[in-house]
Amino acid sequence: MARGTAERVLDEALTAFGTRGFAATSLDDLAGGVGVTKQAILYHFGSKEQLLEAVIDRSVAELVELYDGVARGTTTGLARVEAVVRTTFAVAARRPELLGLLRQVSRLGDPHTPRLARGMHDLLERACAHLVREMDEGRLRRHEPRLLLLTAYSAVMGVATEPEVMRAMGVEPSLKSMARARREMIVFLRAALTPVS
Amino acid sequence: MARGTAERVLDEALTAFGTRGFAATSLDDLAGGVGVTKQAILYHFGSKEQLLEAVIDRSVAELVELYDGVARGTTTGLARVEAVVRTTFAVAARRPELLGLLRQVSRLGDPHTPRLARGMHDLLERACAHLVREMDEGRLRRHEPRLLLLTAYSAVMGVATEPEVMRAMGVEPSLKSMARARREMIVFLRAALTPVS
DNA sequence: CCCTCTACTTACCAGTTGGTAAGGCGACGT
DNA sequence: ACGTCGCCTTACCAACTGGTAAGTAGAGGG
Repeated sequence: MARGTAERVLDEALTAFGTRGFAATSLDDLAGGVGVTKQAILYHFGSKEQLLEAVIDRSVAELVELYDGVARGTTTGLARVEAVVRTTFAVAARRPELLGLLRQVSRLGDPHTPRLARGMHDLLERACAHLVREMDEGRLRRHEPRLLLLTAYSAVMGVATEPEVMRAMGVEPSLKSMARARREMIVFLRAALTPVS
Repeated sequence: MARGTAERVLDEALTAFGTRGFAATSLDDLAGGVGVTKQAILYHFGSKEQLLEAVIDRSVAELVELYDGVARGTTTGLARVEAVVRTTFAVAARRPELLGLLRQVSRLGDPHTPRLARGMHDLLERACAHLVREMDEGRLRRHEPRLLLLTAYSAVMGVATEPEVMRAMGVEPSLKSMARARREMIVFLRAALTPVS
């Protein structure tokens, strides 16, 4: 019991909810994966819904910390945009379930999506403020910051987390092609964001 | 029985699978919505999986026909890109479940995603060939066509089909804000695709 | 030695799941 | 009038769902 049952349940649930989805995952599945009984999960988390909330909270905290670190560590303008994109691709490669959970939860609706949104709100506001500042100072081409963020988020998330769609396009997902997709994404964003001089 | 039970089941299943998801939808739900019993569905489609396949096939056929029409009806270069984006936003507004199904099925894996991919393959190849032609003739800035398609697909799909994410960003989804998102998306794509002269 | 608390397990439950078997019923051909 | 065919229903079923109740093994304190 090195890592504690509760922690291991959270890990297993994050993976399952983020890839197969919440409805498609049963408590018995999770329990089997961890090596305990379903009732051990219910002991720690009360219900399946509360387990999901715990998974969301932990994942949001991790993502917020990660991207705050990126924002602290990098410079301005396009360099920061690039750093965020690189980080997102890195997360997609190393912990795809984290981004998958965002996808899944954003489709679940009432109690859960707002919870996620609340958790991400401050981070997104900071990102928006940063974009506006950079545009004001002429280091980024002017776009509506929220819709720009949404567009870039969608594009990066899609490319980074939908290998099936890549395969459908005739691109076999691999480390090499992901790296290429990341490069192409940065070229694309640079083309759209470089200020017209 | 104006439209036939089977057709109405397909409609109901498309809506449910495309919004709530395949696993989260039971045959009893569908049957209740249509006003028949679950066994009537199984009579027509054999099993839940076969029903999903029928829904996928019909939706793919509809999308292929739609986008082929757009490709036939419009000109070249950016105008065609814009027409495709406009069409996608129109579909997202009028029949969100169609795009939702794509999303959902692309996460289901083995038998279903490849089936969707096969159905879309020819359309995507034609789109790729068109992009390459336009780039060769200098009407679009050069990008890797498949990754460009994937990027644009992800961006448009994300903005068009994830109102929850919009709400999380502080943009209340409405007809007006959707139109604005569409405009901003076209500006964004134009910025990235206008050839450097 | 016993009490208590944590962290589980075994036993169970009612409701729901996808799926089968058999039968009814109206239309249609003969 | 009679078969039969397409379309659907009633009646089931075993497996699984999330969740409850009760009991238990072990650690730590008094």
